[in-house]
Amino acid sequence: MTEKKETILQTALELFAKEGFNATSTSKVAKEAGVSEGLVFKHFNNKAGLLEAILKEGEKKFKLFYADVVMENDPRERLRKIILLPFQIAEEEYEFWKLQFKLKWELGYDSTEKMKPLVESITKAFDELSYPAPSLEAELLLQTLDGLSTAIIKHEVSDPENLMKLLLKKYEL
Amino acid sequence: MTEKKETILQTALELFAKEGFNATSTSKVAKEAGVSEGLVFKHFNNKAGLLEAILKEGEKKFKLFYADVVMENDPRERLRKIILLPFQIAEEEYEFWKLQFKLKWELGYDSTEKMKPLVESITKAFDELSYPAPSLEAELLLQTLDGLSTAIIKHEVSDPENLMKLLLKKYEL
DNA sequence: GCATTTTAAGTGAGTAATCACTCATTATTA
DNA sequence: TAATAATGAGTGATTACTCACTTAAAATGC
Repeated sequence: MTEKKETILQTALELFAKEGFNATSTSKVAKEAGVSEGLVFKHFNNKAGLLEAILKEGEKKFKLFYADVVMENDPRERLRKIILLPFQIAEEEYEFWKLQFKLKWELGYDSTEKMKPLVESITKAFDELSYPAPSLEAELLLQTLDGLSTAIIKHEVSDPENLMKLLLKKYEL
Repeated sequence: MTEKKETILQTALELFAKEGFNATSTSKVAKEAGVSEGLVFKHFNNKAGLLEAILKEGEKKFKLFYADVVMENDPRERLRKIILLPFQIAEEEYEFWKLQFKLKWELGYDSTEKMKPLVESITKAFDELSYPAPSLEAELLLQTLDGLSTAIIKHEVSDPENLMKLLLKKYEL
């Protein structure tokens, strides 16, 4: 990965996040990155390829993000860890996650498949804690965390700390 | 509102929802609506005006949607009603709501202002029910319902009926 | 009630700008 | 020297939008 290639990727990420994929032209990406437009196509074939590279990195980051949760053996601790996740997103990464959400809407991306291991892991945790409807509990919790995550990266949450505490309390964690 | 104007609006709604705002050209809207492209601009000035008209209708629908909740006086019943909302979205309106969510991402739209009356109404309900942290409870519930709504209109929820029941039970409703 | 004028609805060809993408050429590095 | 990185001018297609024009529907005068 050359330096310029990385610059292109980073610039595209920022612009796609700010303006959207279709609203961002390849010429703008090139200009902003201080690079010829041709180079963008040399490295990524076409505009869709550039997007794909960004999405791939997103998936990697996402998996890394929740790997610690899935690996946790103690069910209570596993639930605690996943609830903490949305509140641990670093502020300098808000743009990155915003792009991931944005693109998933723009492209009609279905993420259920990639979420499966996480869903199962949380379901199992609820099961081990003898919740009467583990899979429903898992679904509800994950949707809640999804809503919270989007609100957080949009800076729409006033008091994250106490919101987190409230949620933990609801699951007696 | 002439018949053709309405057709344009409806067609644009469908195309924007399916392909996204920036990915849908005015010529495509016109062609699909069986109308000259010029007419689109006669009625809506520019592409952004067309979008604005759609968003305005969305706001109206949204307010109508939760009007019944805000008007409810009994706090328990008010909570029950708002929890029911996501599960009452008619299937033939999924595309419409999908568009609203999509556009809010695409345009970086901030909806907090429009949600304020709803937030306050729910906060008051929790307060009246003597929850220790009413405003946090309201925020959490609304984010949960937001997450659920998006999942529902994306057809990502397997068992809405029981998910609803579970959520109601959590609030002893 | 009928003719005339004004207003609005609708058309479709045209515009400059921008789009994603190509390619022949040059600079850099292994 | 061979291969890859990088350039930048150029391509046809498409974009949002305009405009001179026609058609249809009200509004007005007699």
